Amino acid sequence: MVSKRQQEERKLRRKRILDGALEVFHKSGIEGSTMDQIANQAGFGKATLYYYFSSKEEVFCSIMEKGWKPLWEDLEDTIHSEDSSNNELFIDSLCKVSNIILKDKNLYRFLFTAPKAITNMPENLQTWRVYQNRLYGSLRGLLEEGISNNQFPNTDSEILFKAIGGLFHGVLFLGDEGNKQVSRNDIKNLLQQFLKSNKEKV
Amino acid sequence: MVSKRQQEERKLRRKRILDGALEVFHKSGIEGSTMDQIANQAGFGKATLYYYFSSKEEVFCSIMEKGWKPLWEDLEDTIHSEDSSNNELFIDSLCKVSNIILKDKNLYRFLFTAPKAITNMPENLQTWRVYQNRLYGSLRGLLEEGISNNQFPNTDSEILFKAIGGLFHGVLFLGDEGNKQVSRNDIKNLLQQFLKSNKEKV
DNA sequence: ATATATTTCGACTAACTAGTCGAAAGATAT
DNA sequence: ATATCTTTCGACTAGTTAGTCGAAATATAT
Repeated sequence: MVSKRQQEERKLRRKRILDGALEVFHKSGIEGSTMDQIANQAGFGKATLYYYFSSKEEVFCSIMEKGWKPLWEDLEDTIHSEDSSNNELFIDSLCKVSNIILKDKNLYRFLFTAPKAITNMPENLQTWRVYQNRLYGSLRGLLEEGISNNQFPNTDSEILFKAIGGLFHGVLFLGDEGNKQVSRNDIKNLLQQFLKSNKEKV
Repeated sequence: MVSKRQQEERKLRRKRILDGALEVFHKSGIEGSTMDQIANQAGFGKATLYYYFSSKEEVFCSIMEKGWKPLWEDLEDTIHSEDSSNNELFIDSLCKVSNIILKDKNLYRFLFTAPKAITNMPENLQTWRVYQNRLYGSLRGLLEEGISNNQFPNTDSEILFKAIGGLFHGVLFLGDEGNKQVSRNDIKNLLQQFLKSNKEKV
């Protein structure tokens, strides 16, 4: 039998481990990090770490899940609301995502750059992909609808989507000084001007 | 004594190994790649690989050097020419870099994303950093001069530089379909519009 | 043809690390 | 106080891989 408090403490220890792992992953790279390092960083012995997580993959996947799931869930309502036009929704969504990201830059920088580095990860452990795909899919969908409604310029949506991704990556992940919020208008201007220039380009 | 031809064949073998390594690095990640894989991919035994390169680090560093050095050297003349204003130079430079990158996307995608993944690399092996720093430094310098001459909007140059980097990363590294050249005007439009929007943003 | 230099590689070692095991320490309940 | 359940970890194993060594194959020169 486990009391409420015990459950909570267990959760806290898991979180402590994941925080440690994120730090170690960041410092030594994913493949370069050892379970000993991670355990140590979290203040446990390695065997204890295996009491809470059954493998290095599970540690990695838990971090991904912990990022992608709430990111999608926070966005779901905004993205499914019917009371704005598509390009308004697109901007609302980007704005919301930006502000969530700014609240935990380290985690999200890892989320957006790490997965490329991972290989031989069993599909059935990659549970976060569901949320990732929903998020990207929805944004991509809004963009494409916008294009076919002539609310956005008629460019290859894949190129546009990736370019916008690159742009936001550049704008959001900067030196740790500025954690200022992003306003809806910031996004709107940035995007409108970018779309205009891209239209002329192709 | 080694004949001219022998020298050239040796160089060719080294190149064959580096090409193989790039492919393996791309497929399995840097840390996840083994020297056996790399040797195999290049069609040699592992011991032969060590006849041409003394360590995995050296293989990695040679790839970096092979990318950054010519990138800088091709750009040096453009960047130091005196016959244009700064923001024209900045655009010329970005244009030239873009077109070089488009000629060997795989190599440069690796160059721009891999180094973050590497750790514990002895400083004295990182010879490419010289060229990388010169390149970034020069571009950054042009941008800052441009800002102080009011040729560019008065924004934090670090933010601007990173955002522009992110933007170009997004625009250049796309699905392998389009290898079209980038014209000077493409860059100019893209940049001017982006700068305008950024000015309004902050 | 033979001596010499270059290139190749199979087989080995030394170091490292993911994951295990069993026992001990600590908490909880009766 | 004692039995039971949860948490911790030192020490071990098995598997992997960077890097070495010495010998064999191949090319070159005379």
